[in-house]
Amino acid sequence: MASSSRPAPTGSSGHVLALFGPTASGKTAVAGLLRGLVAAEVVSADSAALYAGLPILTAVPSYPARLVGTVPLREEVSVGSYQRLAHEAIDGIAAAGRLPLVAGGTGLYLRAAVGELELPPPAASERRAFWEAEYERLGPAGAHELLAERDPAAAARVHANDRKRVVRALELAESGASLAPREDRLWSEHMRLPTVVVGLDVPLDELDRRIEARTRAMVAGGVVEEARAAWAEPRSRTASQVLGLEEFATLPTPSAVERVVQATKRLARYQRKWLRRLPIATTLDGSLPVEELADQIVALERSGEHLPRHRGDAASP
RNA sequence: GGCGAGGUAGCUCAGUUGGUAGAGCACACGGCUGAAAACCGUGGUGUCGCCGGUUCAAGUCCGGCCCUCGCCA
Repeated sequence: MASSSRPAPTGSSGHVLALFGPTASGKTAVAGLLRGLVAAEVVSADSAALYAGLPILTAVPSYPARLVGTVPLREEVSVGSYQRLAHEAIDGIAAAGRLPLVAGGTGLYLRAAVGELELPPPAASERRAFWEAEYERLGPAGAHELLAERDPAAAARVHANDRKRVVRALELAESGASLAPREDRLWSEHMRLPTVVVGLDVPLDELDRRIEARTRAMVAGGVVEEARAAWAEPRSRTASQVLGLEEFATLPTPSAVERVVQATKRLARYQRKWLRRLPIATTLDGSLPVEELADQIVALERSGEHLPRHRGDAASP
């Protein structure tokens, strides 16, 4: 256990602690300890854990955490809807004098929760269907050409083959908005509130071993039943895409395990890519004992190496 | 032991009538602004089982050998 206990609420300082890392890097366990150490309340930043009914598959924490298991499978999830909920949660926790701890493995969601990310408005679903049909009709080159006429800035940053983005950009252009962001990078160092961002990483071979072990543990824990039950329900497109859901629900278990392990390893590599890009205070080695990690994070949080709030943080109170 | 099929990228395989090799998946790297556990782009990573022969030139033709699978003994 950490020696320096005595929860020291950060008060109404409005600081945030963010914890990012690939699956199986140990985020959940460390965040669990931090709850006691710094009076933190965990806000999940995970697009899959958002869904209700998939606790085993999405490896949800055993302690209470916000934005876990809250969306029914029939609904779609998106960064935009997540962002609203996350901001509400974070502000509520801070207002109660506790420390919001945003932890998760979905890079874009974490960014939406703690960073500065101004999303253009969502599209009406009939328009989406319309533009998808147009993309089909015009072909990638034709659709991209049309976009270039209507929104050159957006066209310049989207590849013609990127169907999703070309369609989205056309929707936005039609409604007077643009896909082209004001800030030109995916991550900036500007945060919504002063934030300590901590990364957690584990050497790749160790991570692979953990993924294999965890996938097998899921089977022992009953994922197959969970996945079958979920698969039998009406589910949205984003729900169907939760890694492993289709595999466990429809494949013989041994081959499902094999494929889920492989897909999870790929996911972990993708998440590590995000980690490399994060403007981050420190990346810690997730193969250290959790207690030690938690202590180090507490030290970081107290040392106040926060990434600044967006503009004008020089003009402090 | 005999007959048949086959050994080419990490895996599954393609390779015309000889011109030193290419697809998918995997992998690596990059991008990403309301599907992100999603989507897109770039990259071939190789003693073509081994040895010899024919040929200007062999993954490709010839001979021998090794290995795998199937059938028959």
